[in-house]
Amino acid sequence: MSQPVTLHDVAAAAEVSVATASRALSGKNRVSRETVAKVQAVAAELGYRVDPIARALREGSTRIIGMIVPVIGNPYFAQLVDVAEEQLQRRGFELLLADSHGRIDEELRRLTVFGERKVDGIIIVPSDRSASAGALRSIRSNIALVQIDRSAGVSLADFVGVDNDVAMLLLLEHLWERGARSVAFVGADDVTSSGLERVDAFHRALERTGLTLVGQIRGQFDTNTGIAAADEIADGQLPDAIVAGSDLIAFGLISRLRKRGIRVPDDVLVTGFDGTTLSQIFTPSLTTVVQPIEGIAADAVSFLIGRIEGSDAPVRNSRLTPTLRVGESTEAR
Amino acid sequence: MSQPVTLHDVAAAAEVSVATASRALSGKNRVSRETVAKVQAVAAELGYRVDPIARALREGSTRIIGMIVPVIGNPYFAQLVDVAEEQLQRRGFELLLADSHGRIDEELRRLTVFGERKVDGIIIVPSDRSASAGALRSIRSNIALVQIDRSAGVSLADFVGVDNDVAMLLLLEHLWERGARSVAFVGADDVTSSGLERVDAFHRALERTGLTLVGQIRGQFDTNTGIAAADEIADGQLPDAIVAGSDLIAFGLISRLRKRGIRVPDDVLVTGFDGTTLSQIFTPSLTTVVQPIEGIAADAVSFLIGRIEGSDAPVRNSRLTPTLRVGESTEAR
DNA sequence: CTGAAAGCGCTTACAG
DNA sequence: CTGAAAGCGCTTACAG
Repeated sequence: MSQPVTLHDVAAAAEVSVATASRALSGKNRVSRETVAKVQAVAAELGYRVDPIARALREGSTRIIGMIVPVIGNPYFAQLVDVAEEQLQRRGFELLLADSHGRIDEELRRLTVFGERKVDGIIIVPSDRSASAGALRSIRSNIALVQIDRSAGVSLADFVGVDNDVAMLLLLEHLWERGARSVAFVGADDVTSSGLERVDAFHRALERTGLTLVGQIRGQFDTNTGIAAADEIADGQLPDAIVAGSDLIAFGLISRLRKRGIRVPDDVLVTGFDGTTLSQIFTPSLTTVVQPIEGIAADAVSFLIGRIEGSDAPVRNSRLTPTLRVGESTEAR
Repeated sequence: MSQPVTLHDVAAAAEVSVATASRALSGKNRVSRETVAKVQAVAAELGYRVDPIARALREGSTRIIGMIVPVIGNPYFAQLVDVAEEQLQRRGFELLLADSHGRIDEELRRLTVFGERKVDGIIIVPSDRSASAGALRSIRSNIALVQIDRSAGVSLADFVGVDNDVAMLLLLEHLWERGARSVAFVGADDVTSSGLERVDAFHRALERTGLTLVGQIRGQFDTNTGIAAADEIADGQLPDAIVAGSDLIAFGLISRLRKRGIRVPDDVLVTGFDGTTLSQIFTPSLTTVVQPIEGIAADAVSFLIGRIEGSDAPVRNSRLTPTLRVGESTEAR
């Protein structure tokens, strides 16, 4: 490809100064009608595109948004990234993606790099309910910030996520209707806010529905946690139902239960959480709570852009309502 | 956070010129021992970090690598991104990720943006076996390029992917051993290179193993293609086995076959392709060909960095050998 | 070995 | 409305 054409080239061809060319193209300064027309025509003809790096150095802003997720391999986060990217694109922002692997040190490093690269804003799924706060506070104050799915403190920055209380109530009411009276919970530990909130929400829903708790296992939001929990549960007294803190946990759970000779839903009902595409393909298809991913991403993006544009509205804590999707994993016995 | 400290601050504190400070820090120029020590000490104390944007404007290079995948929601690509990112990180590069949604126009736009942002290199999974070539040729010649998993022409840039011939031979030999004599193929269409190569490899493997072809359905590398194919196959004469072009296709296939009352492996054997984590959790666990993701990413990264460092070695076409992982989906009847 | 100067490509006060 | 100049933070010939 040929040498990129610079503003200098455009100015020369349009027979104006670079200053005027710049103003004509930006459109937000008083420039004569004819000059604007001429410069724009020349720019188009030459295929001029502003150099984002030079602009960033001069303006200190990049129109890049950084996004940090704990693990891109989790289909829920992959979907979230996908939707967020599309919405940012539409608003003229690029997405720079990084994976913290759920580790606080990596998270801090990514945040630092994003800061150095002068991103205009950051969308983050904080990896640690308390330890992430320090990392988040360390970023420069002129970088907009929004927390998504997990929080490291609602006072730190806007937050958007699912309403875990509604979710757990939907699940437990459904299980009760299907005849379950005893239930075990397999979720994530208290390191993440969603791990903590979901177990709390689960307990509140327990009280309201009258189900009996017969066991609680905590780990990560991954299939291995489900696998380990299945072994533990299979070795003890089987509950009527098991509530998993995520679809991935449910996948691991069901898979290993089956290997241990326990069938879902015949011997025990199982529910997931997230509503990933795969939950409908899985055998048995999963009864799960579907997160309103589009809405969550839309709120996060609009909060973020609002902050970038200077909004100093009070910090928001936005909880979107999920829906129940019934699958085979809780079919009546 | 306080004002970022600039090279000017460091130079002043160390009582040298910015030029000397720059040279002392870069380490690749002749500067006296003491000056280097002093500048480094001052820089460390002040917490100086070079401004990557200013450096990029000056040097024309960013130490950022762009990566474009067709769909981040596909667990295989998510794993690839994850591994590539880790390896780049270790070599001092950041990863900028974008999703082309398998569309040639989006792909071109991403490539353009990456070019403008002056990435040093691009790792791409071309979305279209022939149409992507134009887009790839349009990027500036000083940007290193490597194709991964799919190719838009081996002469365009280095390519790294799996050896589809070995893969198909492993699968068909395994099916033969398990007693299958007739087989159907469900893969992706000729738009992607892997779609084309896998069907070709499948046919070559057919000849070598002696299996009989009883049907061939082409679509995308997703679950919906598997679902649609299951309906078509269920309506006709059932083969002994079905070879799917990807794990996602196999998931959709098995799920819908089951809804149609056809059991895997009891009524028909099914194999996948990729070796995603979920293929081991799925019910039944999937017999599949495991792509050497670490190796593929490692080759791609080292080819890319080689090019960035100026290598003009002949264009490479690197095919890594996969392995067979046997699961329940082909258990002997 | 070190410093003063130029310049990467842009935007924006400052004059006119 | 337009131009000449400064400056964002850095690196690297060019002199010495």
